[in-house]
Amino acid sequence: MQVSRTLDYAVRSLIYMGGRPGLKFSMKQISESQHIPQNYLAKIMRRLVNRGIVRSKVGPEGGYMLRKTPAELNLREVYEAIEGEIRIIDCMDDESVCALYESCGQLPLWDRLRVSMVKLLEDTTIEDMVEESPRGGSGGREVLAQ
Amino acid sequence: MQVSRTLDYAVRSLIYMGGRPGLKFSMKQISESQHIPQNYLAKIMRRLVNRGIVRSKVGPEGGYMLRKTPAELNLREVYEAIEGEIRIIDCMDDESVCALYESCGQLPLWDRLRVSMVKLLEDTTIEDMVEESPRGGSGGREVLAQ
DNA sequence: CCTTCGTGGATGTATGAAGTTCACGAAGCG
DNA sequence: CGCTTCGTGAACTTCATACATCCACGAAGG
Repeated sequence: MQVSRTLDYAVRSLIYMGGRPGLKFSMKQISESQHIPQNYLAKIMRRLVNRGIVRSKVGPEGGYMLRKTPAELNLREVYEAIEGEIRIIDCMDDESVCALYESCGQLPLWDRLRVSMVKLLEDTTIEDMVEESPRGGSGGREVLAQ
Repeated sequence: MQVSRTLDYAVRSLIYMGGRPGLKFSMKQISESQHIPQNYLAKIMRRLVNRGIVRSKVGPEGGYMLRKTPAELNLREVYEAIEGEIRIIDCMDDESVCALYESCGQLPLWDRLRVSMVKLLEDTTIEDMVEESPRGGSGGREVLAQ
């Protein structure tokens, strides 16, 4: 019942970017300032790009930019971009995996847990997290968007 | 961010036992009715025994009994018996694992998530779950406690 | 003293997270 | 144009751990 390091990397990167909204950041900038292996960060960023959370630009002076303002980007979107749909236990919405589905008294609990988690994630934006970062999310140098 | 199958097994077994409070159940009864590999169930039950959640009896007519009533046994105890202390992310309470601990804007979110999860688990008892099981938690045959 | 049945530890397996490598192509610059 | 920068996409490796199995042991009842 833990959040993956991959999600942590994604959130950290977005907080970093959200600290200077409107700017463009190279992979190197992000990976070095946030201590994330660059090649691994590449994979994470691709998911965020495909989900429309960030915009990418290749070539010299390339990098990434947020597509939304930090206040518009909530954590549920980020979570789902990285981990897929939120589920607490496999048999949710899929009774084929469990012979005991019909008589399972656990599901209501796990579903309540899921709902409260979704709500919390939805109610939290990158902006909220930037504000909660003692150093304001972004610490390194950055480059103006083209 | 999923619950382990092991916890599912533990909860399922306890709901089963809670459906007929005060009775004793053999490993075979539990494993067969709940579709849990018996040797694996043995390991799970040992954790519940060590945590004082169930009582065991060895030898002929041996088996397991709940130590508390289903209404007294909440899910937090069960969760912690199986998974250990509830944490959403590794760096919680342990800043040594993360170079960015001081400036981390994520922690407040993960902590709110943890708190709401703990509360939900604490507020849910085995009795609640027995009542939510369409077949009342226990379906097979059982043996009176000695 | 024989059978039952939980105990404890050693061992096996398989899946997925985390990380790496590399050839490719888009794009700016001289 | 040709060089360099830098993200893309896919294949691949590594490693931890969840899940499961096996077996010798000992407690306890008939």
